Amino acid sequence: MAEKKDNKKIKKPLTSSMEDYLEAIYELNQEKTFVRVKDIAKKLDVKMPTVTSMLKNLRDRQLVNYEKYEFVELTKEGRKVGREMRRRHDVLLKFLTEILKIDYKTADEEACKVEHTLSASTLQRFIDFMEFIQVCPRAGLEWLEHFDEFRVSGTNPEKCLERSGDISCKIIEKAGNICKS
Amino acid sequence: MAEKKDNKKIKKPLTSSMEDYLEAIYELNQEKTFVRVKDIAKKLDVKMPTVTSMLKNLRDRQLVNYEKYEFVELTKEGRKVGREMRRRHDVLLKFLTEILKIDYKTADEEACKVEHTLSASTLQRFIDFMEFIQVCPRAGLEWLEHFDEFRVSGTNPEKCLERSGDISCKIIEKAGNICKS
DNA sequence: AAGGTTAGTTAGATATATCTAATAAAAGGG
DNA sequence: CCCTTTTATTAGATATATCTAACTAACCTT
Repeated sequence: MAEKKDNKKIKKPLTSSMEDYLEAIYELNQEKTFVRVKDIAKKLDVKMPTVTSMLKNLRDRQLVNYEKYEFVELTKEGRKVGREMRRRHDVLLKFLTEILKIDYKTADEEACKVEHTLSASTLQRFIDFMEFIQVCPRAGLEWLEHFDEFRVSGTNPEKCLERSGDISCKIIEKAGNICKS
Repeated sequence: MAEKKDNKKIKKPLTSSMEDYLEAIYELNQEKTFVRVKDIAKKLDVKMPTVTSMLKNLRDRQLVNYEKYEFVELTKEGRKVGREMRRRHDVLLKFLTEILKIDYKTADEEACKVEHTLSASTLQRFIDFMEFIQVCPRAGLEWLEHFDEFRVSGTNPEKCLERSGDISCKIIEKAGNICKS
């Protein structure tokens, strides 16, 4: 009785691809008032008919307002998704560039792929971790700068205190399960 | 003249799905000598005909030795891919559980998804970073333990030194590009 | 060795996300 | 206002990865 009824459509989860479109439209909408098929196609590097067909799909899910030959608008729900994707992208990008020191271009590309696959709670842990590094003075940004030295030289940065080291490269050890098993 | 010719097949990149199968077969092969369609299906939570059709595909790419009704074996190349996926999985799992303190089950699931999308060089940075944390005494594992306190309380762990804090939650700031733009 | 059970295959359907080629609508310039 | 260019849509094809139903091979068990 008190079941949620999703209007007429069964609520299937969004695909990565749909998320990409919503993110793209969200972005375009911040640059310019009117979003057109051509712009979306260009941003996502697909052809215009592909965009048209996805827009119909997103319209059925009530994520965009779209009538043919007219400009595209996100609905409230669609905007929410677009903004969330953007946020995820930003979190990951920041982590990859500022913590792992990956170059911007690569980091941006990888963020694009990963943003679809992490849960909200994991994303939050990335945020927490970045805050922790900034807040906890035993680490902090000045500490993180040594990571660069470490990467390049492969040894302890001079500024780090001494420490006995039977540590090195025994990172991989614990066996995890494989996917879906 | 000195071009690499990939025998007869055009070398199309592996899909995530193919990588999953190779990883699964690799894993199964370590548990038991003979890998069968049924086991793969179970591990990947798909039906047997799906496995059969993928095996044909992987055979065409010379990643598995497969004759119908017989056990499945990885070729040298297939084993290489399977092992690499497993390695990626382990690196990510370790990062997610030991650094971000994500529970094992969730971390394992997320590693499964992310392992397909990161480049080798980014993966290496994850490894470097984890080593750095262990090697650099200003951080180190004892420091990382404070992350738990931080997460839970949202404030500086007592054991961290004091530090002025206009830092807080201004993580998201820098605008990155959107996917494929 | 016959018969049933388990495992595997084939055939054919479905869904998603792409593309190209052809067509149609909208917009802009004389 | 007509014509050209730009933009968008439709129609139909392709590729991947899945599924179900039906059939077949392999394997035990007595």
